[in-house]
Amino acid sequence: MPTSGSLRVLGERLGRLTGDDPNCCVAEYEGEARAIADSSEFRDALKQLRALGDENRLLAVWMLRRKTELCACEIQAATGLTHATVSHHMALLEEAGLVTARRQGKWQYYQLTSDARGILR
Amino acid sequence: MPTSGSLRVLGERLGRLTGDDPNCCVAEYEGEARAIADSSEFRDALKQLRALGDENRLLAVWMLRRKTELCACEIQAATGLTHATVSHHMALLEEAGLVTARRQGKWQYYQLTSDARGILR
DNA sequence: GATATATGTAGACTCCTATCTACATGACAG
DNA sequence: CTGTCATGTAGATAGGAGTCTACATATATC
Repeated sequence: MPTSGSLRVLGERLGRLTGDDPNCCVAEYEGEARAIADSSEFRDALKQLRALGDENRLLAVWMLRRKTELCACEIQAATGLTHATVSHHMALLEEAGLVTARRQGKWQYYQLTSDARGILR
Repeated sequence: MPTSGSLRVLGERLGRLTGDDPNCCVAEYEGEARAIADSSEFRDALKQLRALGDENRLLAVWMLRRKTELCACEIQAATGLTHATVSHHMALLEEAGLVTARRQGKWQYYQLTSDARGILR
């Protein structure tokens, strides 16, 4: 099928846009990508996934799935980290909307949110 | 309620184990934590969440949710990264079981797995 | 076969982040 | 009210991960 250069490019482009041509690399994707990356839905999901993508934070969340709630020092015992690091991690999880915190006297208790349970299921 | 020291500790511990006492910091958590952290279920979930916790990888996955499949150079156009970095990211997503790859001629096409769709939903 | 295109691989670099130590705060016990 | 325990905050540091450049491979076109 001998077509001229520019015509072939146009054909490929049309195929891309209609979705029935496997040819590639017409670059109309930056705009769509930017729209996605700027959406709050995307930013929130990224924040949550980033928070869950750390071994010790995921461990804390994983234990919270069964325990209804845990205090900071119990999470410290489970992870073997210093209390400072645990505090940092739990603040990050709270900021991401994956846990809620409740203070009772000296102790700080954490519970999973429905968001977290939804992601892990 | 004046109880002796050791007796109070025992009481708190019992309360912890039965789950109806908010007292804290009896450290029987290391064992459970290790069991979780060693489980393949946990390792796999961690690998997937870590893979999704990067802005550009999540962007690629996000676009794949609507497009059924995209080739590497389209993902490159969307992210604005070099092809080398895109290749690295997509290999990571594939290794985590979040995308499958299909080669057709010069082009490498990626599709989401049901795992990925399940996590994002 | 020669050239161009799409992708993979290797190595180097930079920046982020997980972690620690040290100090501060707040609550409870004696 | 003084000491201890649980936690938070600040600052410093080391390791890892994301990124790039440069080179290699494979496919399609002329």
